[in-house]
Amino acid sequence: MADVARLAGVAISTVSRALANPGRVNEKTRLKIDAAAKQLGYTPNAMARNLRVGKSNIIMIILPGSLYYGVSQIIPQVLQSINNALIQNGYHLMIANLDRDEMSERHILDLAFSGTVRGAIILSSKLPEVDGRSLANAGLSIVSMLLDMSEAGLPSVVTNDREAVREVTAELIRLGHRRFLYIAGPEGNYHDVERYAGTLEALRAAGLTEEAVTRSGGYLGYQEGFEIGVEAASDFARLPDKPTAVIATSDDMAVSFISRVQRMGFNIPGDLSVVSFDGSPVCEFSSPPLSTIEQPAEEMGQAAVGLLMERIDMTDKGMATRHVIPSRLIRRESFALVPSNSA
Amino acid sequence: MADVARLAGVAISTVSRALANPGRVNEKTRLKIDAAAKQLGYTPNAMARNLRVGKSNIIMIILPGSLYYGVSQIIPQVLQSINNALIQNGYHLMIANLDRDEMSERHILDLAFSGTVRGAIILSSKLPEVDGRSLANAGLSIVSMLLDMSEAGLPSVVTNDREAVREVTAELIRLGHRRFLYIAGPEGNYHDVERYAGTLEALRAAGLTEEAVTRSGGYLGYQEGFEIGVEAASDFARLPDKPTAVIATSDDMAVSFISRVQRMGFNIPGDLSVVSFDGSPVCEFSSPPLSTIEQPAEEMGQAAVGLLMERIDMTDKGMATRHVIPSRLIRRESFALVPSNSA
DNA sequence: TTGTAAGCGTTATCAT
DNA sequence: ATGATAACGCTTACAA
Repeated sequence: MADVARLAGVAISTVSRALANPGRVNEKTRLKIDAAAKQLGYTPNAMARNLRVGKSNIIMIILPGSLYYGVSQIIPQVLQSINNALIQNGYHLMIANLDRDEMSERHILDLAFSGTVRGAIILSSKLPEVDGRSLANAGLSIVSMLLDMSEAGLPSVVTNDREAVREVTAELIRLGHRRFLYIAGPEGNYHDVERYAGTLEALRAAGLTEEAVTRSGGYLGYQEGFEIGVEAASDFARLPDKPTAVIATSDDMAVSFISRVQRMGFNIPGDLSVVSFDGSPVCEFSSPPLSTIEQPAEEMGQAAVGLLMERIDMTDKGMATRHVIPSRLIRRESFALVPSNSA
Repeated sequence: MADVARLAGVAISTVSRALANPGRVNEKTRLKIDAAAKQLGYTPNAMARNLRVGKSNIIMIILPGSLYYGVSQIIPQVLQSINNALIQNGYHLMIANLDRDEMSERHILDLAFSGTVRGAIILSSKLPEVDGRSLANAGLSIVSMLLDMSEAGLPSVVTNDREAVREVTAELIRLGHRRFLYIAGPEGNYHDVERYAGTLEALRAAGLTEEAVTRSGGYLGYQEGFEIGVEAASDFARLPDKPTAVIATSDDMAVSFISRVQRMGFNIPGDLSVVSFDGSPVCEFSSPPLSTIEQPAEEMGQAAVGLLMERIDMTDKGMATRHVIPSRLIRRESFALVPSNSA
C-alpha cells in the first residue's frame, strides 16, 4: 500500500480510503490511485485488515463427522450454495469437521477463539465445549441448518419434515397401506423426532396406532446411511407380518434397503412402497425411481447465510428465529397401491 | 496476551515464547504461564500471528464449478481426508469454487493475492488468470489433484487411469466383447485423454481398431454426469450395431445410463456389461451392483497434502513431481461374458 | 479532501 | 532465560 501511495503521490491513508470507501475521496485522486494499484498488481492484505478492524471475514461450516450419515448426498450442493451466498456478502467459507472426539472439538474452538472465523453454520446438534471454552461463548454468530436448535438459542433453518412426512404417510394410508417400516438415522435427534412424530400423527389421524409401524435403525455406530439400510433389510426379512410401506429417513438408507430386499425377491413397488428423505439426484435413476422428500439445499444454504448476516450486524441478539423451508415430495414409481394380496 | 503476562508476572514476549516454543523457556515460568492462560481462557489471535510472520495457515481447495461433473460423488470424502491431513499439519481448509466465469476467477485470485491463503489444492485444469494477475505467480504453493498438471509445473496426484482402463478393457475383450461404448466427460481433459487412450491401447493389443468403440458425451454444456448418461442412452438406442460393453467415465453417468437402457428393455449384464469410474459407495447398491474403478479419495487427499507440505517448506521449488496412486477395479455383477447371440 | 499518527495482537531482534 | 521494543500492513480518529 505504501508503494501504491508513493506511485500515486498521495498518503497511505488516502489509498486505504480510495480502495475501501471510494465515495469518500476525490474522483481524480481515486483514478490515480486505482491506476497505480492496477499497475503494481496490488491487492490489500486481508490479515492486516482483519486484524485492524478486529473481525475476520471467514465463516466456518461445521459438518458432522460421519459425513455419510444422513444428508451426505446433498453436502456438495449445500457447500456450493453457502459458499456462493457468502461470497456475495464478502465472506469466505472454511470447513470444520466435528467428530465424536475431543480433538475435533478443540480444533473448532481454536478456530473460534483465535479469531480466525467470524461466524459459523452448524449442521450438527452438538456445540463443541472443552475445558471451559464453549462455542456458544466464543462471541461468534452461529446459525444452525437442518437441525432445529432455536431452543438452544441458535437461529435455525429447517424444513417442515413433520408435516411432509405426515402427508406422505396419509397418502400411503389412502393407498391402502396399514403396516409400515420406519428406518431411523441417529436416534433422538431433531430429524428423527420430527419425522417419526409426523408418521405417528398420520397413523392416529387414520385411527391406527403406533403398532402399525416397526422401527429399524437408530444406532449411532454406523458411518454410512447405506449400512443402516442393509441392516433394515435384515430386520424386514425377519418380520412375520411384512410391512407394505417403508419410510427411510435418508436416500442412502432407501437405496441400500431396496437393493437388499429386491435381492430377496421382493418387488418395489409391487410388494412394498418406499419413500425417503433428501432428494438426492441419484434417486431419479434408481430402479425403480425413488420417491423422496426433497431437502432444498440451495434455498436452505441461502437462508442460513441470510440469517447469519442478520446476526452479524445485529447489535442486540434477541430471540433465535426458526426459518422453515417447505420441502416437497418428489413422487416417483417406488410408491404405489398396497398389494392386493396383503392382509 | 498482555493479560496473561500480567497474571503470570512476566513480559509479553515471554508469554509468546512459552506458547509457541515451549522449549525455549524455563520450566517453572512455562507452567506459570500455562496456568494463567488456561485461567483466562486465552487463545492466541491467529490473524495477528499470521500478519506478523507473513504467512497464512489456510489452504484453499479449488473445486470445479460444476460439482456434479465427474467425481462429484467422492467430493465429500476428498474434503474430509484433505481437511484431516491439513489439521495434522496445523493448517485449515477453505473452499473456493472455480466456475466458468471471470468473477469466480477474480475471487480466487483475491484469496491468493490478499495473503488469505498460503497454498492451494486444485481439482480443475484451469489456473485462474485475470488482468495480469495469475494464480501461478501468486507466490502460493499449489498442488493438483485428480488431473495431471505436472507439465504446467504443478506437483500432481493422480491415479493410473490409463493402465486401469486398459486392463479392464482387456478383460472385457477376453469375455468376448468386441463393440464398446465409451461415455466421456469433458472432452480433452486429462481424465478423458488417459482413459480413452487406455481403452484404445487394449483394443490394439487385441488386434482391434478404434472402430470397435463409439464415443458418447464429451459436451461441456452439462451440469451433471447424470445428464451425460441419459444422453448416452439415447445414443445407444440409435446405434444399429449395439455395443455389448460400456465404459463410463464416472459412476453418475453409468447409473443414469443403466437406468435408461434398462427401461428400454436391455438387461445388464445379460445384454450389456458396464464399468465406470470413481468407486462411489452407491455403486454397491445399484441394480445390478456396478463395477467401478475406484478413485482412492482418502489416499489421494493425503498424498496431495503431503506434496503440498513439501512444497511449502521447499526453498528451491524444483521440478513438479507426479504422484501416481494405483486405482483398482471393484468388480461386481454389471460385468459379464458377451451375450451369446451377439454377432 | 487529504495527511499524520496511533494501534490492532502477535513475533523476532537485540539487550540485559 | 527473560524483557523491551520495533515491525507486520492496514484502518481510523483527528488535524490540517
